[in-house]
Amino acid sequence: MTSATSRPDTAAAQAPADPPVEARRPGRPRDPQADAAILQATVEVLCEHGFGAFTVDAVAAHAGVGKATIYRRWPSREALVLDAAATLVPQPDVPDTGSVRDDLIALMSGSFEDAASANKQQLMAAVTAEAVVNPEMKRLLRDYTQRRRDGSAVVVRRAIERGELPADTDPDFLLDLIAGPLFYRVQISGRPIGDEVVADVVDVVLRGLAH
Amino acid sequence: MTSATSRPDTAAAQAPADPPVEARRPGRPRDPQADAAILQATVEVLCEHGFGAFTVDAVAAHAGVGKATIYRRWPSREALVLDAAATLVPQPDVPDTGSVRDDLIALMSGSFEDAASANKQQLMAAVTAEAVVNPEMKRLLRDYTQRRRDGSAVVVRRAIERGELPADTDPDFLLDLIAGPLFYRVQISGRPIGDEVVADVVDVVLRGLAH
Amino acid sequence: MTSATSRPDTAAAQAPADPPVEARRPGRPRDPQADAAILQATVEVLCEHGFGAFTVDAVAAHAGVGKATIYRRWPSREALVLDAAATLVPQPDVPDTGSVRDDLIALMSGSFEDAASANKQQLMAAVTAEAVVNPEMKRLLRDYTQRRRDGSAVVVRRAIERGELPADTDPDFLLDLIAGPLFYRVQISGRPIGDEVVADVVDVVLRGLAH
Amino acid sequence: MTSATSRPDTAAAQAPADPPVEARRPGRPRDPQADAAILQATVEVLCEHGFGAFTVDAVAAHAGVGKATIYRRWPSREALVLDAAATLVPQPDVPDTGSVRDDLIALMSGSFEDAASANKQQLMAAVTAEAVVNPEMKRLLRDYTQRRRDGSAVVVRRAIERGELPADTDPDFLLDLIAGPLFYRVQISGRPIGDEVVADVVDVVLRGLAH
DNA sequence: TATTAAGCGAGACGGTACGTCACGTCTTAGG
DNA sequence: CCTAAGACGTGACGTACCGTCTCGCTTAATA
Repeated sequence: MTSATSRPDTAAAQAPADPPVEARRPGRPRDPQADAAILQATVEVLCEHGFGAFTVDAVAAHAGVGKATIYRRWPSREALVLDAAATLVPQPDVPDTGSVRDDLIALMSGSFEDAASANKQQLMAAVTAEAVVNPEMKRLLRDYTQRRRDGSAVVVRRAIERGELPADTDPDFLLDLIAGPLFYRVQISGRPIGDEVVADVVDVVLRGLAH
Repeated sequence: MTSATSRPDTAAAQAPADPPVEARRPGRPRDPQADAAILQATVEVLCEHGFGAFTVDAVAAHAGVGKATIYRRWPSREALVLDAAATLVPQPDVPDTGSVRDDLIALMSGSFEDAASANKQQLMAAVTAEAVVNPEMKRLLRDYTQRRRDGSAVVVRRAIERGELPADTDPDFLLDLIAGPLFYRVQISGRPIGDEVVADVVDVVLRGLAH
Repeated sequence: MTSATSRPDTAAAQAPADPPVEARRPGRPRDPQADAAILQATVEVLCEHGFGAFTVDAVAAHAGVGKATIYRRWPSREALVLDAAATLVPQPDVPDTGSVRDDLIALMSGSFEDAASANKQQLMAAVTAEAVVNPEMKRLLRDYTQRRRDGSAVVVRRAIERGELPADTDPDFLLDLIAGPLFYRVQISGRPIGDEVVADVVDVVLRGLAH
Repeated sequence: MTSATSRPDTAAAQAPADPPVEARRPGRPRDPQADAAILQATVEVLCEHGFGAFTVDAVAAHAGVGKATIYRRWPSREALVLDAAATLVPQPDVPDTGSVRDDLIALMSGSFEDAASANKQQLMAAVTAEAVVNPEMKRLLRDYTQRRRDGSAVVVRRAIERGELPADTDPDFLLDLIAGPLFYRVQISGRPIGDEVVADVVDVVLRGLAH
């Protein structure tokens, strides 16, 4: 996810900007180091002391920053968690390897292959849980996963054109079938995810969908 | 999950009595109606006002019960949520329909078919999130899903004996492949789960696994 | 004060008692040892752990008694404290030594001479404080001090008859003048009270009142 | 009593600064209006609803203040009561009327003349009771009464110089003899204190002490 | 160079929920 | 009917965080 989605204050609500140069607002500009310090402190607090100890005060203390400096940048704890998560789980690029199998493996790798690390699990679970409850978080989470859905659509279309998949293959259903088991392993089974696991899942699903 | 796992005070793991009669403790016994009232109130509060408004005070008020009566039975909010979740998501029986397809569909139905209802989503997400952070919750959650894993093992063994699945089929991996997509739909995709979805997933996976 | 004032249940509200023999009520009689055990436990708890730790539960545990057994005998914590105080500070007898000076010294001795002991101070202060707030306690406290007032009236009357005091001497004012300084030493000054102090106060007051 | 004794956080006993300017601490300063509002609310709650209904929550609600704002200033309910008491019972000035009789009457007036009002009684009794139990409160109460003792010493010294009192008069004993009866009337007798009562007590004691 | 406007760390603010404790009452099985 | 034990509803306790609001200061761009 881009920061803009959860940090609307940064670039938004600025002067009409006649000149395309960034309309510098008067007054002292925001300390650009604070953003990074806060995000890093968020990740550290979450990973070191768990989500139960995740406190805006704790993040502020950890980052050596005032609470107001956090709330000036993020509207809520949730938005902060989400942006911290985005720091850890990068957006995938849409792959084009020539084979649907390798495309799907590439699409999944960044999101799950080392997602078993405790901190990513924490963030993913926290974001997921909050999303169920909080419509805004739900929206942000859907925005974040949209890229993967778009990737899936492209990959499937190309696979259909190459004759690797039936013409009526639903790319969203395909994504459920592949991302689902990986997500489930992380959240419920608690078993590790390596490259071979991703490949195994993709193989079973592709074989099951052919026909 | 059994209540005993998260309500350790109830029977207190004692066995001094030579006769098998349960050694009645002195004093006024706990009101058995309170247990039910508290669990029901927990579900109601979670469903009606969302997880953000889930408050022990609110549960107590809803149940017409003192807070101490809740804390006498459950050591924390989390344990309470867990037991309430166990109320909503019943343990599956191990099915034996004669075909692996119908067995798996039966195994999944109780857990997911109407899990899309907001309240179950809330509970599942909350429990999952807490489990990532809280080792005790993790253990309880694994205890809870153990039954389904046991069921999967039995179903797979019978399927192998009938020749419906390859002899080297891993029942845990099978469970990842089937429960994963359903769980993912509930938590991430947010799309509904009906009988046909469960059947579709099972069909794809079985076809993919059969050589 | 007699127990009857604060323990109205004991003898009161019993059958019309046609035969003068004590009308034995049906059922198990009250354990007479419990009364003493409770009062003693009250004193112990108050003295050992201070008034802040004075708790009905603590008294019950200390006395090896159920809480209900306490509440069956005393209507409230306050009544219990009061009766425990009465245990420590005995009612004075009306003295008749032949001289007003010795009469007054005798009247005060039991109440104050060793009242400086921490436990009596605790009880006196607690009772006094509660009395200001609680009308019932106020009444009980006045009942308790009534005996001393009665004694003062008798002593003063005899002193007037003997010509030791002016005919218009107000016995209540006399009591204020003598008991006041002693009480004040206990509660505020914190200085010890010995026999000579009582005598000094009595001497000053009697000399001051004679004309 | 000075506020500093029971509100140790306020100035925090620091003196690192070479210049005598008070070293302003960083952060938002405490709202000075809150102090007054809390003290006033304390007095109101005590007077309107009695000591039994004296609750930190009630004070907070009455003052329109959060509970934390109270606990930031006073470490306990008791300290709060003490400071509120200091609000009501002003420290006496040391009088110098030229006669020991008028000096003593003046010294007592502020403390007792209208102390019979229910609210002052409540506060005095509560403070006294707590002092017996709580050494810190005891110390604070003695600090508070120190001024009166100092006044007594000065008044007695001047009276001795003027020949109004014997040279060996003990000013503390004199204070016991005069303040004691007044205190006793307030706390035990429950009879009113007017100017004439103070004068009567002073007259008897002075006459009794003058040989 | 002086003014202005916003950001900065710090921390107080009114709230709300936490989990604990004690109240005085009620409910067991047994004496 | 009393007993010890202990659960009950109630409500205050003192703590912790929430998100907001001052403080005095710092940092640029404007005047």
